[in-house]
Amino acid sequence: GGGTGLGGGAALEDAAANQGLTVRAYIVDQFRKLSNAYRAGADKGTGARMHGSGRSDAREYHYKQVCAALEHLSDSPDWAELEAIGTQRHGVGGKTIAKLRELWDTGRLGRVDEFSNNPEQVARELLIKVHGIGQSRVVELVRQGVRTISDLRQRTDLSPQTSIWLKYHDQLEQPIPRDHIGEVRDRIGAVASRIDPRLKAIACGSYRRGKMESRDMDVMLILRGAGPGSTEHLEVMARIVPELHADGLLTDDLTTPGKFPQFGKKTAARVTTPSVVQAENSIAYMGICIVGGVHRRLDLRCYPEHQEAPALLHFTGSGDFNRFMSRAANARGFTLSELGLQPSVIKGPAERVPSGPHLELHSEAHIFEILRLEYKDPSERRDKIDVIDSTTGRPFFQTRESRTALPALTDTSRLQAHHPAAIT
DNA sequence: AGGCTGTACTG
DNA sequence: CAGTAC
DNA sequence: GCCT
Repeated sequence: GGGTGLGGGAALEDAAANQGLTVRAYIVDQFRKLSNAYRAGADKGTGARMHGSGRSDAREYHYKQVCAALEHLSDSPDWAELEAIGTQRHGVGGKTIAKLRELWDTGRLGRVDEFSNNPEQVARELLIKVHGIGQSRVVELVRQGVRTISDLRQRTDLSPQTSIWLKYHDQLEQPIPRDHIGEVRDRIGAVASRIDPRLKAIACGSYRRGKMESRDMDVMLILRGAGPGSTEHLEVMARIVPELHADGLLTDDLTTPGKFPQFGKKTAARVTTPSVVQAENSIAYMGICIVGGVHRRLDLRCYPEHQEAPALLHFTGSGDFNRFMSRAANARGFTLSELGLQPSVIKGPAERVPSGPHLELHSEAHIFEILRLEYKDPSERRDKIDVIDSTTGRPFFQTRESRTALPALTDTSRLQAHHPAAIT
């Protein structure tokens, strides 16, 4: 053991027990705190020139990977098991093992304590949860002395989105029961089919991943029969949002204020600007709806049928799963997005350019198959470690370079010979 | 030494 | 274009 | 912070 006199991980067990957590859950919680702290600009806000400052986004990313690795530990890991993730898990290195050792010996992480004892850091972590306040604004607001949500409400320079969100702050923080989301999907589906019977509504996000509670609602509309080149689905949003307001489901819009003249006042000034032309073609809507007397965040999108598979995959998430599936796609010579899957090559610094047409994608499973990744049911799409190389049966991202190069996969012409129905 | 997903909307 | 969100 |  370390210098505390409590050997054999006893300090760690005590710390976990004090919070009613398993040792694993406690460790994950500590590292999640680090991830959240760096998301909120832990090494930017103080003005102190900490080692590695300016990399907080990368560290947030790093600690998310660490959390994913830790989630796969047993409930009460011994030291050997903790140490082993350093060699077994891609993205876990020496500094992380040192922190695990610190936890093992003392039950605490000095870094976490440091952050939680810093009022400005605590404020940043609180305020960054507000819609429209990100890594940049949160640093500036806290620098100006904002510490609480009440402080924030006093500001007169908030964006319209932030003001709207603050109206419902308490309600929006509450988890959404699963059946409320199904209900909203059905209501949207009913309105949608009045507008165009070819429309179908699908609830995605954590709902589709099987969660009993969600933070927001993700509903996707698919325009059946619409294919490449069709722009019909773009008009759907412009028509359905006013209907959903009339229906009483929507109460506020967070996006597209200029897109629906009947709900915005800036029409004359904006109608001629390029940004509004773009907004009129928008496929994404973000707003607030009311279900069972409680206001909730709603995201609504509309896609033509030929993009159903990649859109479904993308909006089902999780976000972390998407990230690493996209990285796997990149490693195999593709770019993956909600719009499709297409061969692409790296050209120049940080630039990836398409090297072939979008492929026709029949289903989510088809996307996994093309990428030679093991199909994962929505409920299993959690993190990096759920992205499995189906040629080895092991996680795609491994520490030791045991991943086999697959010439047939990066050879675009042969791939398309197997999947001749590429979309041009 | 550079990169860490890719895309859409706002101001 | 930077900032934000998903 | 870690990987290539």
